[in-house]
Amino acid sequence: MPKDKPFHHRNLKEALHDAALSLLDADGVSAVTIRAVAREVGVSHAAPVNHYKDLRSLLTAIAVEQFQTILADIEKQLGKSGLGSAERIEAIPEAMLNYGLKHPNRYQLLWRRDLIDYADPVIVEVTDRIYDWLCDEIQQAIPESEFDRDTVAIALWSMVHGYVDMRQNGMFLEKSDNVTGLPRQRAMLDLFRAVLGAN
Amino acid sequence: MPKDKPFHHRNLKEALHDAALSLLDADGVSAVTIRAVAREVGVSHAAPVNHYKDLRSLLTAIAVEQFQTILADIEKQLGKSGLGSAERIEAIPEAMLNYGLKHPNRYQLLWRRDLIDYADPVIVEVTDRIYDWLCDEIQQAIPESEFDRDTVAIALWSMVHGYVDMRQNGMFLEKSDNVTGLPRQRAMLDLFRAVLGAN
DNA sequence: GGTTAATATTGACGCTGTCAATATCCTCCA
DNA sequence: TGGAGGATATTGACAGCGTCAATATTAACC
Repeated sequence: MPKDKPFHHRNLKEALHDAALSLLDADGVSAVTIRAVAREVGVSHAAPVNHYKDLRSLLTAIAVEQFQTILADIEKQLGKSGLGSAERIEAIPEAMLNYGLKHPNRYQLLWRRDLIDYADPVIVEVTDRIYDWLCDEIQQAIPESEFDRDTVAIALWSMVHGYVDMRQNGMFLEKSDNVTGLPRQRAMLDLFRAVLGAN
Repeated sequence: MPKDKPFHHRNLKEALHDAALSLLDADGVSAVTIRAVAREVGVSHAAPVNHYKDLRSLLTAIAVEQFQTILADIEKQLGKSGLGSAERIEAIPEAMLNYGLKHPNRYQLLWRRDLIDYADPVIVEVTDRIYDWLCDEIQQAIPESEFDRDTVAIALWSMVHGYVDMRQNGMFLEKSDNVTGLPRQRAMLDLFRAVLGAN
């Protein structure tokens, strides 16, 4: 240990972000407090204010980065060539499902409007973009359908989000992992595919 | 104002519950604090402990009552005679949608596992019961389907929950209210009906 | 009527977010 | 080179929170 640590951290903003993310993963949203994050980084409890004006802006910054990560995953997947129609349309639901099940605490944060600022332009941009991708793929898959594209997109995203959220709340647990040998989420997407194919 | 209020409230438990619900409706989940509720009722900050051992148990009591209300609504609706298959199967989604859109703050509380105790036997019982109703109605409507009943039930409930939750987070707002003259939620249920009818 | 259990109050503790005042250090320009 | 000013970090304070312990008041019951 350096006996006298330098007064300036030089990289505090990033360090705070990292520490907050690690606290989030470890102990959930409520564990991410200004003071806990500062402690984690080894800095005084009021130091963070120079980089994040309050807790909300720290949590928003994390949410922004996470939304961007999800979008990048989606765009990487959709950027591949040679994807079938079904694969393309399911890229987004699958990205959300995988992310949500892999990072439950992060996923939770993304939908806590009491904690993060949904007016943040990046969040608006990213969510709009994901939505637009979804609509585009739906349009490609079923150019003429009795169902409005927006309706299909909203229904599909809602289903995915609701499933992740309720599952994390302990619902469907004993019924979620298998159905006729397939994971439940696979079966749910198949079900949705039937809607699209049936028209 | 009664100059000397009685030492005992005589009905504190119920009064606390009511005050908490009213704070919840007015200012959201975070406004429901032990101390705020006690203030509201006009009692000392530690008085509630005699009736609710901590904040969690107060919030759980509220959630229990609300879940019961929703279940009662559903069972009242399903108890009617002369309902068509479509009406029956949509009774549950519609009850959840209506409740969620009408009481956003209450709905939010119901799915906050960090605040309420999902192991509460009444909560387990009510949610199981709603789930069973849903499965039963699906079974009635499509006795033989390529889709597992549980899958359909989970998908439907997930869609409804996800829609309410995301909408309350500001998603889909500009797109939610109308589609070809019909409310979006109507269109989503129609979409789901197509899945059921198509098999 | 007096004992006991139920209920309410007061005060304390450590935690939180946030602000103001102060201290330290870095950068850049004279 | 040195000094000014801005950026960054610290300390201390304040109010609000949940919760517990000690105490006070009242109700119920024998």
